[in-house]
Amino acid sequence: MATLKDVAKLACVDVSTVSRALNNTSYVHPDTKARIFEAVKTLSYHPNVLAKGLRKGKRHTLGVVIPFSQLTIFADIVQSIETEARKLGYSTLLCHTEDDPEIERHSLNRLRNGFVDGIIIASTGQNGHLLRDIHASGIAVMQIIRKQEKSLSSVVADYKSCAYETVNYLVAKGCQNIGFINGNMHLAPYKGRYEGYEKALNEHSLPKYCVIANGNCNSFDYGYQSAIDLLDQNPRLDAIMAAVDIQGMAAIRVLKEKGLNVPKDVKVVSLTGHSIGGLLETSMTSQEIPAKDIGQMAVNMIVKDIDAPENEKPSVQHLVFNAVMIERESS
Amino acid sequence: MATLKDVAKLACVDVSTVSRALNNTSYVHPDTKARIFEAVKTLSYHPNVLAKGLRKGKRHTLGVVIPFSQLTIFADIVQSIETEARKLGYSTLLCHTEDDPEIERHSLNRLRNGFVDGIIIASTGQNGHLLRDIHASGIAVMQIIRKQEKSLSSVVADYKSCAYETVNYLVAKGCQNIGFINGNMHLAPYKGRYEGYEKALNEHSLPKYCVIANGNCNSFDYGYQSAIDLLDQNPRLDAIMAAVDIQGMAAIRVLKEKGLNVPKDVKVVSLTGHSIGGLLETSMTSQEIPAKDIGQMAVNMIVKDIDAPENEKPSVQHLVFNAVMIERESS
DNA sequence: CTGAAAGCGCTTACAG
DNA sequence: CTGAAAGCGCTTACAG
Repeated sequence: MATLKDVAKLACVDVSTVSRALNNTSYVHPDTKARIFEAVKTLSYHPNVLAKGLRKGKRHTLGVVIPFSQLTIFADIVQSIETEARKLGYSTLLCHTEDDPEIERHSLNRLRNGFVDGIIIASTGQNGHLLRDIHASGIAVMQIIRKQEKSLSSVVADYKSCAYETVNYLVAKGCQNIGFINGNMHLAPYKGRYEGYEKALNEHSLPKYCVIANGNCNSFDYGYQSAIDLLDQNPRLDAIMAAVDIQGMAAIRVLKEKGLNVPKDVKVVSLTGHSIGGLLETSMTSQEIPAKDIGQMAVNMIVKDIDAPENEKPSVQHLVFNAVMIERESS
Repeated sequence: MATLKDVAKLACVDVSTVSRALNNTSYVHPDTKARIFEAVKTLSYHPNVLAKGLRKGKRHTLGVVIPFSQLTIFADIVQSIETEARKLGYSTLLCHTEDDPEIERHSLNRLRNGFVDGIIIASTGQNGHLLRDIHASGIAVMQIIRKQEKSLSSVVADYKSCAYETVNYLVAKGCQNIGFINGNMHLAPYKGRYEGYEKALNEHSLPKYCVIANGNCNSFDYGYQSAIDLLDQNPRLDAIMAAVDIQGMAAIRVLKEKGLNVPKDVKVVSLTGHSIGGLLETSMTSQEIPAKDIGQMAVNMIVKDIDAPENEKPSVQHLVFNAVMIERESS
């Protein structure tokens, strides 16, 4: 690999001049400039981003820490983050934690060591101290989907309203026995959804049928088992709300196997709609979370933070998007 | 952020000693070692990976370049790559190209400039020259899923056999009019599948019903339209083979809308099975591609390449996995 | 308009 | 067992 020095030698100038010419950082005589570009071409020189980063203290790289992506809304968000980051000249370093605090800790420690300018994270909520530490050490941090730390900026959806409105919607459709497959309440989104669900049920004086995960709820198997549990609690259930799409898919599957018709016998609604809901054999009604917007905003906000001079960093901000109910066949 | 120098000062030793102690690169007196670790702790020192990389010429980072991931086998592979890479002490830099050669070129150019030690890619096939260039400049390259360049190592599945066997399987089930939704033949996997499909049809003297994409075939919409096209070509189609899962999902959807029963009237089989096939309302028979193994092997092979000294780099190798037919409800 | 020099934070022969 | 020095490939005041 050719270096600045090689180019300088070939163009018969100092490395500093080459640097200036390439970065357009001060006037360079057209003739020398031409010679330099000539040399760059013949040597097929590519600047070493490492050295650049070391010198300037900027990596132009964002760490993205999420639990998983396949078949979840995170896949949509990651894609959006990456597209937006590329537009702004940033690369993304992706880390899946599988919602394991140990893996998360490990990933964060790798990222902090000069790898990235900022970290976008949907955290387990178990490494708050570390995360605040990292932020304090000068790395920008942005929470997405899960607002686990008040002192760090976030971009999320309004999960409580989501669940609340969904109950109202189902009640308006005549449902009286509404089951709810939810996740671990240590995570803000599940807690929010639960509150919305409970509030609406109380207002309508309806009974509660709820399953709450201990561990990872983002799996077909968990959704499948939960749907069975709910039907055991009350065989006359007339609606199932699923915290996330994959649980909804599992619920539809269970209902089919039990010979129950969706939506006639039981309606199914997902509270975390993303790209898959509309593609199913029985397409699924869902509260669509604006994954693309969340990704875009997170990137824009964090880059703004990164680019701001030390003494005028933007203050902590929490952005909340509304979900949008998309009615499909399952309700 | 504390640096080596800070630690050295606090521990009253030279930076070189600190470096040696931390990296265990030569004997350091236990007492000084203790002092050093003490200092590291009180300063909460974290080595700057950038400087390390610059000095050692190693980034411990792999670039992963894929077209897209959501709802494709690439999501499974990416997860596998990342897990395996983490085990070996590598991070992964993810780039989605959306199968756009321009974006791919742009991503590759970013990656080459000192960002990564190696690149794992499912390429568009349009940047072969650049890719070989990058490889020649000393960055390891590994192709996955799509073997577009003979001169670069690859890990793929046997697409031809996949399609060939699927036709035989369907014929054995009594199918005579087998439609095939395929992708752009510039991409090796689609070409391979087509050859297998054609070969089997010829052997059975069966008619061909095939749709071939110009652009991106990895979408529900393309699958949907293709299924309709196939049924237009022959309303008595008794089987649809889909190159990838999402097309199969679309086909099932179309058949349902036309009032045709899967699998009684029309059987559906996907040639690129991944995590989703078993989770559907009508679970889908598919040729499961060993995504996990592909990811693991790709990482292991490329890291072996990276770690090998300059004069004994492993030679180009092409690894082919067999797919495994998983029979489910759709056939 | 362009050189020479210092330095980003580290590692590693070279001495002793 | 540990320092002092050079250098990885860049950028950026500082001169002139």
